[in-house]
Amino acid sequence: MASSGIEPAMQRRRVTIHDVARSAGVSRQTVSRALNDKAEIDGATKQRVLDAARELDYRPSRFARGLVRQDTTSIGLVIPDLRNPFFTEVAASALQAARERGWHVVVYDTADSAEQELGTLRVIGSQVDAIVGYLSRPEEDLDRYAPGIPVVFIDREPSNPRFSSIRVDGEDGVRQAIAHLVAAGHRRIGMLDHNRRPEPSVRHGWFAAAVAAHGLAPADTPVVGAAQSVDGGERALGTLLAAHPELTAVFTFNDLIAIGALRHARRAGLRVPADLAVIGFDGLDLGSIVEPALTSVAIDTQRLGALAIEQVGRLLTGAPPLGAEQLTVRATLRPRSSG
Amino acid sequence: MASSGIEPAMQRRRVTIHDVARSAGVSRQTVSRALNDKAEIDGATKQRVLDAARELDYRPSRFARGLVRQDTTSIGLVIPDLRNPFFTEVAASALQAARERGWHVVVYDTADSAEQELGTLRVIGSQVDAIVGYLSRPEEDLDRYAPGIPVVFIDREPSNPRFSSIRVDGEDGVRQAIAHLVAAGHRRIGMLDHNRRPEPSVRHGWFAAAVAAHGLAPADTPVVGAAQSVDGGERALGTLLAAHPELTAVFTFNDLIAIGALRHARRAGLRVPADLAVIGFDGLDLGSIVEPALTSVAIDTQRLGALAIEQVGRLLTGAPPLGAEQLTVRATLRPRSSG
DNA sequence: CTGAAAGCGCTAACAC
DNA sequence: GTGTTAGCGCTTTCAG
Repeated sequence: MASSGIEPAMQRRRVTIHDVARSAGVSRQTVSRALNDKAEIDGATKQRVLDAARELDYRPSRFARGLVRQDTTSIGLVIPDLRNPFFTEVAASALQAARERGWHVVVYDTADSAEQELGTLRVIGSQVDAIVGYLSRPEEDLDRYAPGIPVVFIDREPSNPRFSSIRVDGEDGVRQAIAHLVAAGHRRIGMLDHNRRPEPSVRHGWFAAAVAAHGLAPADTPVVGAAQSVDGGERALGTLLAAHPELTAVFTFNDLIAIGALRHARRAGLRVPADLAVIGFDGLDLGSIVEPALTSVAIDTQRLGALAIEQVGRLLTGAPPLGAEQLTVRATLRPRSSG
Repeated sequence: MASSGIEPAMQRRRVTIHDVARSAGVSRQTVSRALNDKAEIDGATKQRVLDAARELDYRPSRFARGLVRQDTTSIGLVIPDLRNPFFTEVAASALQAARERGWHVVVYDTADSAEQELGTLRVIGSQVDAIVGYLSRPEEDLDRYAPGIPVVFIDREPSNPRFSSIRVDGEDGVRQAIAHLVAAGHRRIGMLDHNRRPEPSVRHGWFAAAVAAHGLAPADTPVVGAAQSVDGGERALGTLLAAHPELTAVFTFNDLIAIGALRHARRAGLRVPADLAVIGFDGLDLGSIVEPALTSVAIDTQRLGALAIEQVGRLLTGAPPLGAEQLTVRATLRPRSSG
């Protein structure tokens, strides 16, 4: 009740431990003891301090506290789009692995934008002890804004040994997917790639190698780009089939696109997999709720997130870092019903 | 190359700005200037400092830095399960709203466990300036571990005015859903509630009121509990229909459960909505990828997340907080195809 | 352009 | 039980 007359503008100055001490008529040390539940303090004194603290609306400075007892670790996790279920899974896994170690995770969603990522890099350096995630900016930006901070890329090859990286190797998985399709009689297999870069994706590279290994000609394995969304996949399959109605199967850059493809097929009256087989990439749980359930090249996101945290922990403590082989997550075919 | 012989154990002591200064033969301030891109510094000196810093693997202490220029704000966001798409959306919205203000968000996934939440509360207080999210622990726990820190609950009624809250009011939306079903001729409408607490959920309360308003008897509006997952919904609908085969429609606690119900219906050979209408709650985008697309009582998660951040910002700056009315997010029926 | 001094807010030692 | 003294590592004055 006593505080109801405070003018908002006066809130400016920070209430420090000193103010509380003065108000309670004790020393700063005693305030600290009361607030941190230390043993050596009189019950009445403690209560008085606590009351004074509440009255003044005192909040300890996390910086001052962190400075003196340097124990907390926090990791910056950079994700292009938290709403994409694949990244959600990676983030959730990383969060869990960090929690097991008692670390805090500051999450940055860069909205798939290079500018936003730069903005993140600018501020992240002074907030976290290490950085993990999907970074697309040049390494110089990291050198500039996060000098010396341990960095673990996900799914990106670093050129400088300063940076560590979790590799996603889908070559085997894609090969399995194509072998699976070929075994089922498919000879004309299209791909719905992403449409972000001028060049085809790494995943398309795996696809191209796999179809070539089965002697399929480029003319029989056309590719079109798709926006990374369900709608994007739906539109892209329309485009692809308009140009190549002879296709009997399609492999996609990711599951979201595949689900869009499924929808296009349904609306176009195509039976899946009888008229058109569809295989995605990611292996999301999401794939099991669509009809038919999506066959997909699956990545173990649990392991991916855990590995990233494990590696960053080693970098942080100076423990011997994991090698490239151990940092690789391999994809495998997860057959369901769509192909 | 010179640093290749460092023994891991020696990493213990922190490299401070002082070490860099000595190594570069300058004062600490000059190091600070070089690192922070200040104007008043000679190019050569700067380079020398930067080199020394890299050589020593120097990393500025974020605490010391934060202490002196107290500008960064960070918000603790507590989420029960990031993998549940509804919470993903809330988190993504909050992240975006925070980013617009230049704030950092530390995300805590409590895995829907009271123990994990307590663990979070224990550590969160010294890491963030304010707390937002789904908290289920008693308010005393917050008083104890996060004294004085602004707190904004989501979807929970605080008893103490110290705590702010974003209310989710689905009453109207549920009423619309039931009216929609009744208008389509349905008279026997079951509900798949959640199964977590001993008592029925608040959402069940809305359901009960809505069906009663249409004169439907409790015997015609049975309820069973479901685990909050697709599988849970699938199983629960099986249970419900086994006991009440006369039902022609079902309303569910959330979309995940509804999608499970859809799956059960499909496997049981029921046509949706002809044989059984299904209406979910949440209004997830996810609902549009299943077949038939899910009709749902939709919550504007974008607004929910933004509101939570807005309110916490007001609490933080001392600006007049939003009132209960403005802090309420109302749900509305989003008709698609399932009911 | 660079250095010296001061202090951000807190807690760990040590005194009393 | 409580107060005093020192810093934690950094950036800001302010002199030079």
